[in-house]
Amino acid sequence: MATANFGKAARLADVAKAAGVSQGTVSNVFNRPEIVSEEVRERVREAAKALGYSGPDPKGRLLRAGRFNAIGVATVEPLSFFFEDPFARLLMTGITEASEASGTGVSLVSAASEEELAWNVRSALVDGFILFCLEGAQALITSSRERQLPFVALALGHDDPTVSAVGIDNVGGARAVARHLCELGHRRFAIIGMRLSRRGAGRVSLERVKATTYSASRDRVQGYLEALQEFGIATEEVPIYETQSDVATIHAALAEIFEAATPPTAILAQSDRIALVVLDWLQQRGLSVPGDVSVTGFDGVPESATSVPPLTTVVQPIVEIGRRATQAILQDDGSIRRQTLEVELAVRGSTAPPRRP
Amino acid sequence: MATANFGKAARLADVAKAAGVSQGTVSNVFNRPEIVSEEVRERVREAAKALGYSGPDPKGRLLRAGRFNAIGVATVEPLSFFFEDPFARLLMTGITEASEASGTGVSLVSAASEEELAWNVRSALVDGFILFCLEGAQALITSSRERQLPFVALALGHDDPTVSAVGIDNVGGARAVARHLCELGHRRFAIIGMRLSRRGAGRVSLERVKATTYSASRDRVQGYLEALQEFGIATEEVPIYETQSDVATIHAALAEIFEAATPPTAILAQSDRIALVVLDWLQQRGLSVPGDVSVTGFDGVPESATSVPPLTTVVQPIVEIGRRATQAILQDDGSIRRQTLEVELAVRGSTAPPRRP
DNA sequence: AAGCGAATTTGAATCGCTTCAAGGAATGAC
DNA sequence: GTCATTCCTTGAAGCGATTCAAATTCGCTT
Repeated sequence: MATANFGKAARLADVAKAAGVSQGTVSNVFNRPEIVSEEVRERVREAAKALGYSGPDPKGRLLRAGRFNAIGVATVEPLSFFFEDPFARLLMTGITEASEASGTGVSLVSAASEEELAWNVRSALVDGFILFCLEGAQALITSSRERQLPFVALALGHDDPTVSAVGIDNVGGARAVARHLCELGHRRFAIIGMRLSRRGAGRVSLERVKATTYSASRDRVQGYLEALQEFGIATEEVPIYETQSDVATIHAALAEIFEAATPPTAILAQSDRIALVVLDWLQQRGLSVPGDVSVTGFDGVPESATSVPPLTTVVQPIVEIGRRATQAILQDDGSIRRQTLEVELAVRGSTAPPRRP
Repeated sequence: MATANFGKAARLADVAKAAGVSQGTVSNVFNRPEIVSEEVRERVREAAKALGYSGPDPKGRLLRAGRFNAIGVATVEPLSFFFEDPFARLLMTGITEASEASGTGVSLVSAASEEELAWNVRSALVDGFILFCLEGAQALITSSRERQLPFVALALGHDDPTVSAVGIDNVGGARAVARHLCELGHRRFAIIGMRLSRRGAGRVSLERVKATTYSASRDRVQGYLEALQEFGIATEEVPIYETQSDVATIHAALAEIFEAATPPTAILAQSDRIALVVLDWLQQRGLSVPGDVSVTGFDGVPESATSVPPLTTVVQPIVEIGRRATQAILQDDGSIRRQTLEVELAVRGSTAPPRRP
């Protein structure tokens, strides 16, 4: 017997046999019922019901039809990152919005180890990837490229010109916010940045910054310094601190910064997350913001608008980035496209002219 | 020619032919390289590279191997809900934590219309579903059942005994928080609840509450009233308001409540989300919390601990619920399991004894 | 030189469905 | 009554891999 199938769940072929029609007809009953005559349609439906068959198994369809109708969002962070980090959440909002609109599913892909990552990317049931690159960008890109599916990098820290990406004008945004502070009259600054390396923290040289592959960080520093230079500030004396974006390393940086004889009157934080920690620290120390010190952020997460005081920051169109990235995958034509979206300076309560000395 | 394959991407069979080995061997090279002799392994790898073959296509594997290694999280809300709602986010943290630990992917499944829902559930590439049931529970359950895969409902509003579920002791939690208020000396209450129906809002009768299928809401009311009864309070006079959990309907309810000649001294809100809105409204009206009015929530989302004042509430082990739900899918044995987790009363700043009359 | 177990490799059978060219039946026009 | 049309249905060819019993090879022992 070529095809007996006792015990197991019914298959398309079983239904066809039971209803006395061909497999193709059964397939049509489920996928394009309108082209099947009513009589046959009913007969097939009844046979299906009798056999407990509830529709074609996606496994089979997949192999034949070829598309998963899903896009993967990949990162090297733990998956919970997508639900905790404000930036990632907004991004996912954009991604899900766009994918939902086109009837595409969303699959979260992650991995602790590089090996696992490679495996997960290799076997993800998706038609393309959005790469959420913070650290580990290179590993993600390598794996995705191997999978030979369209993918787009969120240029959050990486700028490989051979890769499609959606990003923002980091240099321009940083320049704008630094200019704003200069125009208010500030002349003494400190920059607190994100991680340039896996484990680093503490004061770093400008050379070190320039050498990092983490482009978002690098570009923001560049933008800051360009603006300061326009105002004749000795940029080589502006201290730059690297942190792990966590409370401990940010506090450490602040402690060093405010030990100085003439501490800065303005802090350029490279992300809102950092800026918010800075805000807290200063206020706990009895320093008023913006009275004693002005603070700026970068990103424009929702929290930046509701902090006390609300944060002057560079607002990224985060949701739009997510949408664009999704569309880039869905409309992929094999070409490499790099999109750079504009950012906007939001001047809020955390900046003011420096106190007269 | 049975198998020529010019132009298209290389397949396992092409690599096998090129390397002069059988398909099975190539498969082994990629999946269990340790059982293939080094020489053959290298030969196959080279052939693969030469053909631009980067590993077995998941589509094929799937059909043969049968498992997707992914679980779906389904809801009728828009997908962005998972990244915006605090409760959902915590839940997803638990779900992703557990699934990541077992090397399983997570796929988000949603749908605006019932029809789409049915289709998406039918064709989702997953081994099981976690049903995030708020509204639309029945449609979700029906679709999932049809798919004949294991699924577990998060008993957020539904209690169908024929369905596996992970839930909490709503009655007990509600009883505890209401008791707490009674012990503080409160005697006049109002209950503000979640939606009992798709569009309803406004004061509802107890009968109406008892008749709703939305069990979480019903059980919480029941718990509240049990406690009040213990303290000899005339429960039939306690006003119960239904809302859509949005600002407008909550404000409307509050307006009515505080129009009364002798307004309540304590508000039992059925969720933290509602309680936080209540907090705002009261304070805007110049009523102090807990001075003039005590307010309690339910759920224990992170925001409840940082509000001003922090909210007295019933804390659900939300992350744990997510973990359990995931494990229930992964370890499914076909049986129906209903788990009820304990909740904990968190007494914080939003409750105090009522002012002396 | 035969015998044996371990280590590799092979071959062929699925997995369950979609697709599409081609066949048939029914309807309508002339 | 014939010939087009239109509308359904059929049949068979893949889609790309995994699996496992059976065959082969190899290195040693006896």
